[in-house]
Amino acid sequence: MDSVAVENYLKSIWELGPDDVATQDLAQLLNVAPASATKMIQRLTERGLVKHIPYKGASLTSEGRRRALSVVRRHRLLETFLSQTLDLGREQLHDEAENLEHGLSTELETAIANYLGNPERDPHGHPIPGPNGELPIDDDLLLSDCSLNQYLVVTQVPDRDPDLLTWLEKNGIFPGVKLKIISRDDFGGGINVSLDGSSIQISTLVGNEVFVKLEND
Amino acid sequence: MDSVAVENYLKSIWELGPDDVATQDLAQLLNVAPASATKMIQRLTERGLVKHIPYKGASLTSEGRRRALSVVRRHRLLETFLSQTLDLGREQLHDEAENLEHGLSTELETAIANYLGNPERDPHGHPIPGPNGELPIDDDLLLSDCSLNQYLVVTQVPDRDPDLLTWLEKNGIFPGVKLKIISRDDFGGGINVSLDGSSIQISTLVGNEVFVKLEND
DNA sequence: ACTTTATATTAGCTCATACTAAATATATTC
DNA sequence: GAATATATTTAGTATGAGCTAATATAAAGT
Repeated sequence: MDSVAVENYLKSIWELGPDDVATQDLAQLLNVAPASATKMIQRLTERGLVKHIPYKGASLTSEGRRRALSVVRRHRLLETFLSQTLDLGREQLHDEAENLEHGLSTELETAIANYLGNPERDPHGHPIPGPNGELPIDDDLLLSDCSLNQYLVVTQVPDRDPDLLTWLEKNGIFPGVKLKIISRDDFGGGINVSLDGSSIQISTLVGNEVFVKLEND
Repeated sequence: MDSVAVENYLKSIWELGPDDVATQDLAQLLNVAPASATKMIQRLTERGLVKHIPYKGASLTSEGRRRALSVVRRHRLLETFLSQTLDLGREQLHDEAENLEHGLSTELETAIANYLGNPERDPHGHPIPGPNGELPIDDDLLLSDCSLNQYLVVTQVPDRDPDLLTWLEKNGIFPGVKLKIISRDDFGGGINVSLDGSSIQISTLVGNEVFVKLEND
């Protein structure tokens, strides 16, 4: 069994990956000093879970990736389960799942997956890896990259920042919502989208974290 | 925030208490060497969570007790929640709750308690402490101590041993079941109970772990 | 090409938690 | 009451995970 710390490092490397994950980025995401991240990267390299080129970056080996995806699977199943049973706001889910994911046994993971009907996405629209680390292909488009006036459906919103999520929610942006980019502010970098009659402005920063698909897929 | 280890020690001392908890018993329950238990008892004494009389035994201070009961509350709420949503067998609940209890935030604890309607007992019939460590009075009787031919209702079964639980379940003994002691085997130490027509034999060992109340309470 | 700056790594320390082996208390038995 | 057995504590060590400060490498700027 991997320790909580190890699971968190593997998951974070996966999230920052796939290649050349910077020590500093990893340290920042995990709220530890860079030296601690270096140390752990070395331990994980010893164990065959990480490949490390000093001064260059870290990446997961296939076994490391498998284990990282197992954590991601547990995390996303938990988010889905909590959202479905208790109804927590989408913005609370991430932190709670983060705390519980390490204590989920394989049996309970399976029981939850079955209970939920083996869902393919969590409440933020993120794909849920399969029990052996198979990640469904994810060909969603970045909202920022879409052309004007296409009919789009939101597929994924970010999960980590509760304030951002609350804002998105309040403005009607969550998985399943239909929208259309009506104009682009090339200097400010933002976009204007219309949804449900009204129209709102979205910064590039946010636009780069929201994924969509074409309406007719 | 107490570490997982600290939470487990506090809970175990509570379970073995209230007074003169032996180092060895604690060590055994937690699967660690006696020396490790002594060390931790000392650390907890430093922190004001445990009172320790060397060579005599350990017990919880009131703050230690509060924290122990917080763990117990989370444990029992989780058992109830898992049993109600997924339907796991009563014998699987304990271990799963054991793994998850340490990662349950106060908010989620409250959400679960509300979802369940603030239950007073978990699926094994164990009383669930309140949010501030209030333990409901528990005046249930030991099955072994009851007289012959009284009409009894099972209130509590043990939760730790899955095999024992499976056996009890198979023989129809679980909270809510009505039964009656029809005879006592004074040398073997067992008792014979009748329930639902049939009659079964129960060893003292088991009889000392099953609690009941009089039917008309 | 050299210097500066930014990023990474190493060195050396701390703390929590575990272990084994040895020492010491307490309890039990003759 | 001495001898033995059992339980507990102390001593010394290991490992995982973190930290700060010092050093090494890579990238960028002049």
